[in-house]
Amino acid sequence: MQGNLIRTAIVEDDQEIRQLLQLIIGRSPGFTCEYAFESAEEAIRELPKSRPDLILMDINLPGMSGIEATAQLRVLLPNTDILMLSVNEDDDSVFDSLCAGASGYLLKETPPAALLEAIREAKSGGAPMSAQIARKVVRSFRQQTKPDLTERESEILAMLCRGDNYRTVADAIFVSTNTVKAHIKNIYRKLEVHSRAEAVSRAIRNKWV
Amino acid sequence: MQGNLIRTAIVEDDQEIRQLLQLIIGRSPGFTCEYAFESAEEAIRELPKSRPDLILMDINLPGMSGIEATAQLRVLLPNTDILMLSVNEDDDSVFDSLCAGASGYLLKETPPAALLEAIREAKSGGAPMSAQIARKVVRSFRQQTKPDLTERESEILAMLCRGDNYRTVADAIFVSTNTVKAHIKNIYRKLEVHSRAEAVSRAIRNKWV
DNA sequence: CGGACAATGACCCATTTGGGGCATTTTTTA
DNA sequence: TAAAAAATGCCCCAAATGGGTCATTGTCCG
Repeated sequence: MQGNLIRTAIVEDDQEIRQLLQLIIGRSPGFTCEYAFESAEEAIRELPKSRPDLILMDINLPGMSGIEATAQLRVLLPNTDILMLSVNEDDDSVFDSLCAGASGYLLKETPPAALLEAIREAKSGGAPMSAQIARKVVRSFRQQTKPDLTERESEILAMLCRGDNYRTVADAIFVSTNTVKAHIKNIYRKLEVHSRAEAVSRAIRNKWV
Repeated sequence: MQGNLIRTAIVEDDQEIRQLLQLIIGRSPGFTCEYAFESAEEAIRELPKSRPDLILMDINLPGMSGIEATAQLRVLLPNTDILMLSVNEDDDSVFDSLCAGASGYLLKETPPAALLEAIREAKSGGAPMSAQIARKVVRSFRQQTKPDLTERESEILAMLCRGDNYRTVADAIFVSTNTVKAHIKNIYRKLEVHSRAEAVSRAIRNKWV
């Protein structure tokens, strides 16, 4: 970003929308929009040369999806923000896009002023998205209520998630391996699992550790 | 919520701020704020009786923290939204609050109009938070670039994360346990781990599965 | 005071796992 | 088309794991 100028690119297969967006952004002070592509493949081929500040990426592209393209471009252009363009609000794919590395998303019918504002917000470190998606994202953060593990058990479960074995755990908390075994047996009973992998999986997925 | 009335509660140890917030909210049309507590313990004891629509929760409370209180209240009051109150913007604890179940947060010096707007946004399914925090939340969603596992290897790694053992995996993909072993050996080599727990841990934490 | 539970530890034993090597066939890629 | 990689499979073996039972000690709560 030179000065305040935000250099953008568009990846959108619908010619009308693509040109409209390019027009809106391109003639707004403080923005340029020199790059517009109609496919993810083309964008991935060309964008690393131009290295824009921000990419508007259609989610539903023919061929490689916008989500897959986002995942790839994030690696190629680590300093470039990507905002997804979606038609419908509540799409699961919006959520997947964030996982793939998008910084936010906006609806295609977003009015010009809000569009520019979202781009500014993204480049200033924000994450423009609708209230519904924001809540969904936050919700998936919540840790589930964890079973009634004792202090010791929680401690040991955390160590199992680090990959520690009986011996290592025992040495770390100054007890015998037999004790560790006993605790782990109780953990398994409480979590209703029968293997280390299962216990670790449950613990991490539910954000208990 | 009866009609459009939003019944709020406040948990804040600073008397001045508590009363100020209560005043602002209480005399705004469409809001009530009958409950105000100066400690998490008190709130947890009293709030299940009154069941407000939304709780404003100070993050830094003496005794039980606002984060811990949030975790507990989420269980007691599943239909109540919780918004955190923080002094500083970028606090890590804000992030932890979202993990504990908060729906968003706002700064204590938020002007009255924005405060009410944030409460409305929360109750209408949103997640009011600053751009910086939103981005941080989104960023922690990103899956890391995963090592070059083959299709088969990815498939088996996912099964390990479900707790499957050699035998189960082998039966599921119609190969011998020896083959499964061979694949798992390759997975371990590529992930640079030496146990199932470690592999599962890395895979889930990095959102490869 | 007695029961419940947590933490500690031991023993036994079958099964699983991890690591090493080696070989064949198929698929992919240069 | 030749080389590389992937997928399949087998052998061996030491170490780790999971599950069972039992015992002791201390703490906490009714």
